[in-house]
Amino acid sequence: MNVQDKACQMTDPGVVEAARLTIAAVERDTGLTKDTLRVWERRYGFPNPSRNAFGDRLYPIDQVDKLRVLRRLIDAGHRPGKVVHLPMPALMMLGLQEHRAPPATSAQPLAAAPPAAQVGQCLALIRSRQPEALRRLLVQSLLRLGLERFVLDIVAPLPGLIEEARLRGEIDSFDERLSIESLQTVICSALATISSPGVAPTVILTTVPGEGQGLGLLLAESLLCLQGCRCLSLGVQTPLWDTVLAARAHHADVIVLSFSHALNATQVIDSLTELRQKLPAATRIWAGGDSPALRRYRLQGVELLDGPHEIAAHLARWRLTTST
Amino acid sequence: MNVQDKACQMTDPGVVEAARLTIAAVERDTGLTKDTLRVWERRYGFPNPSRNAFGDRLYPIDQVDKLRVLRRLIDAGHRPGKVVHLPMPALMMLGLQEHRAPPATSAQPLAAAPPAAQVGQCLALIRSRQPEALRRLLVQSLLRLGLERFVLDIVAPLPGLIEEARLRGEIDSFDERLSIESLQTVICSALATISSPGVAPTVILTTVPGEGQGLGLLLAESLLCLQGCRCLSLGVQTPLWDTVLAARAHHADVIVLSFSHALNATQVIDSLTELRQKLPAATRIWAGGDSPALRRYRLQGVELLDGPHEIAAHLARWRLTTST
DNA sequence: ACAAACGTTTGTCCTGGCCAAAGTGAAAGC
DNA sequence: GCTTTCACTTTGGCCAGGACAAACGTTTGT
Repeated sequence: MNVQDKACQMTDPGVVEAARLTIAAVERDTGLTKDTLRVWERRYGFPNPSRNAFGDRLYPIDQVDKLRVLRRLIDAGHRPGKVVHLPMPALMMLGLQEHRAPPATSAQPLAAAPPAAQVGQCLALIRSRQPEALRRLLVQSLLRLGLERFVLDIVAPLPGLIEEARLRGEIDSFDERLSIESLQTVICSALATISSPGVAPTVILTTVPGEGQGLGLLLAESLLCLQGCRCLSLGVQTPLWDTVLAARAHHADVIVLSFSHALNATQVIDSLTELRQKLPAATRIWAGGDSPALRRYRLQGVELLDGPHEIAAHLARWRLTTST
Repeated sequence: MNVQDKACQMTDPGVVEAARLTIAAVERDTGLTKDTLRVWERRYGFPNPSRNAFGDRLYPIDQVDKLRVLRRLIDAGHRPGKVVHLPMPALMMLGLQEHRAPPATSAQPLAAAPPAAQVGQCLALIRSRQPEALRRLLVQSLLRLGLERFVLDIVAPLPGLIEEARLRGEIDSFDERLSIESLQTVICSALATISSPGVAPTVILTTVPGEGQGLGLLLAESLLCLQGCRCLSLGVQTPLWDTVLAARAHHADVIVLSFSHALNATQVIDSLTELRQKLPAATRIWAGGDSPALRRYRLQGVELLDGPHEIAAHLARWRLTTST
């Protein structure tokens, strides 16, 4: 890589220039490692980057977009060799199918409650790009419903719906970020007002390195706090070793981890396995989130929280079985 | 890498086993790329990992610890060749020196206000591991001082002091995480109560990919909101392209970016350069945070926020020079 | 004292190969 | 018919060693 790469992007600012990204940039943007990018090129002939004067790869934007879609499909269980050569429309269709049909692990006959009217309103406000109005509506819903119902009925379903809307091209990814951020702020403020001391169990909440999505944690934290748990949040992307030491130092009974589908299956399994090994057997691990890997491979010693509504029941069970 | 690596860690759980990390784990834990790790080994003979049965590197824990320290020093401006061979104690000394003597860019004669008494109390509570008491003290300080003074006098100096305490070994890194998280929650809740509509300028707050520390953002957001700005936070690690599109779609006047020293110099400079190119010239970029790279290289078209106390003045200047 | 030219250091990218682990499908056993 | 077993294929992480731009330092010339 050299200066010329950067210089070429300066031509015609504003015009949609034929921007090309270096392999490092593609790794950042897609989450596929440099090694994987090179090996796909060798094996499948895709991606098919041009080269600059020094032989460094330069990826066209549209190929990077396709790579992003491919990555999502592969994380959802598809295999590279089967999907790399499909054209974009076919890939998009596959992606939407996944979303529509959650892999039927648990029949959800009673969970199919009619979505609250506010959820639809929220989506409309996101679509019409009114962040302030969205914030107001959320705060208002929180006050009307109370924290528990707010979290379960409004916040929990929203991220999935927002993402689906993005996949359909109805909203942009920055608007998705903006609205998720609003959700976090509102929950966070509610959380700060619960000033109960917190009793057993002591729960540590965090995500593993690579998992940057923290909304699930806040969600879990609010539900657990409402049940009187002592919650300690380490934030996202905690090095595994820190989580282990924190659990020991603060006498944690449970570690709650959240996994979005930003993380690939290997990372999910590896980090859970490693944590389970390093933590004392008495420390429970509860893993939640919408990562497909969590459902596909069940690890012993790791309990699955299949949706936020299961948290209360899980906690009750813990309190029953643990005689303090 | 194979199963044997994992299996060997299972022996003697609880005992401090001679744990060794794979190259991928070291990359995660230190932030040094695999390429860098291999090239250092080739050139300097350090690190000096053993190999498993398949020829894969296995790094001893103490070498990984040293690598972490080395990385910090290099980010602060030291050069690898000069420091790789120094023993740990010498490295630690260098590290503390950096902290003590900020590189004298701006003489700060009047900024040397006596630190608030609460700051010392906070540190004491962190040291004695009382997260609940810390939270209470923070909330109380917020109510007593008001948001602006709370942010400037309590929150702003704390991260540096906490980190220094960690470097001295007085607190653990998970307690650092825990306390930073508390700070964020408290500011966030205060922020949610400012429900003013927000007028010009429209400010987008975010961090670049790789920068996971979001406290600086909240700090800036609260100060800007207090001055009546329209703040839109995208959260941390926003892809650069999303930031650009968000700025365009929401008609942002200013982009505020925060850089901790978790990010290395190259990443700071590259992402700022790229952003500057892709954003229209009328959009201002304000960069803040304690990354040494920000002070070392000044980029044109990027304004430096040298500490949170400068934010108000900066904003006032913008409002003067921009005739709406 | 300052600038230009030259040598050194440093990290990223390249190629091409190896191999464990996960997935796949057909044959064999119940 | 249904599961289990086993060989085969796919996939991605890791390795070695080489090349080279950019950053950094040092020396030389004015």
